[in-house]
Amino acid sequence: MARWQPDAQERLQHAAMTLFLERGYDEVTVAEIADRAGLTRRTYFNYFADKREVLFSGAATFEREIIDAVLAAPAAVSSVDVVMGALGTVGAALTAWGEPVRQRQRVVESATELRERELIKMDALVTALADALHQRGVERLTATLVAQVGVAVYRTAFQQWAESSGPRDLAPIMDDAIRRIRAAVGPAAPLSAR
Amino acid sequence: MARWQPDAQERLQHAAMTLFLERGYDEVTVAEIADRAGLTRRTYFNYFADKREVLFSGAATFEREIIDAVLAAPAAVSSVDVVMGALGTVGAALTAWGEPVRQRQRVVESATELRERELIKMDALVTALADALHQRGVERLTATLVAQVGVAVYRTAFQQWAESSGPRDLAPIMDDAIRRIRAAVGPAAPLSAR
DNA sequence: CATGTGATGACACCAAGTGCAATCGCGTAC
DNA sequence: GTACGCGATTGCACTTGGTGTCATCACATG
Repeated sequence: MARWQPDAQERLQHAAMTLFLERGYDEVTVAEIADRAGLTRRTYFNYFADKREVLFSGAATFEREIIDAVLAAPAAVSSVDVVMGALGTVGAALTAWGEPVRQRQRVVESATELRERELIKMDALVTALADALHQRGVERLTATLVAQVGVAVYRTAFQQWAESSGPRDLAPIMDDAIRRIRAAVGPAAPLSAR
Repeated sequence: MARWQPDAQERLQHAAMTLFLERGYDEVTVAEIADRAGLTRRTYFNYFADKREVLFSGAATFEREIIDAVLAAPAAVSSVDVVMGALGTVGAALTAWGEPVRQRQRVVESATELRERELIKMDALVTALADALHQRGVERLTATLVAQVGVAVYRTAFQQWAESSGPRDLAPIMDDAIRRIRAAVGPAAPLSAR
């Protein structure tokens, strides 16, 4: 059945995580990752576009699930509720993995390069969310803004979750965040009126 | 007065912008930038940490001015108003430069590497804004969220500005954005209630 | 004129990333 | 069983980004 060793991609991911945790992202070389996975540098780059990408292969699935949830939501639900619902559900599934997810997050936050990559994935998610909302009939501009706010809420909630320990629910943290935004943004006066 | 040619840094920036516009970011090498500025590759890296940074030297000033504006605001003003005021004022000063700013933005958006850098600068701005708000007595978490929303509003407004042409005011675009957020986020129901 | 200083440059080096061609391990058709 | 096909893996050479070290230059100042 299997030629060579199977699951080359997973082996590379696991090797990378282990090494990054052991010695820090900057101190690890792609050659070392490949070595530990029993492969070569060249093969690494057949699976991942660059050194950072080995930690972000899950992002595509993550985004797809969120967008699917948005598109599947009943038409009556408000745009904010749709976005929060999608992010909350998929986020809950993610945080259910527990410690490994927290570890990965710590690694990502330890290197600027990785934070950059994380941010652009989140930005791609914002765009995809905005498109999905637009498909539901929400005005482009409003859709973009709602998507941005939704992802901001998700990010701060996820960060709080990652900083804490033990099993903890994401939804209440997100609810708290959106309550705070509603309270802060509600009574604001327009810039023009100063 | 001057040793060598003066203004090496500005020469490098100008050379970079010219080449990026001519041939695209990816097709330009650091050596070429340095050449056109009458310097060497090594000297380039004395001024800028990497190839992307040549387009982001203004970010530090930008951030400082915004934070100063926040810290200078009267204590009575609400957190959202403070943030929007600071971003609006400094953003207006920026957009007043007109076409060169639009050009730079087009370059940044043309290369993923540059978008990543832009995003992390914006994220640093969010953190700085949150710190400044916290210093004004706003709760940490609320401060972070307000900062995120503020920067989201600024970004979408700036993007609209950059896509249009001719002199145009940023403030009304930002006002419109925040009105949309208020309308969308106001009547939302908590996740727990589903 | 000697000397210090900061900007510039030469050089060597490492790591990331890429294009291309070879090879390997297997299944399948004949 | 042999030839062939195919996809995964690899070797190799090359470009580019980025860095450490040390020399050198052009000026200012005593």
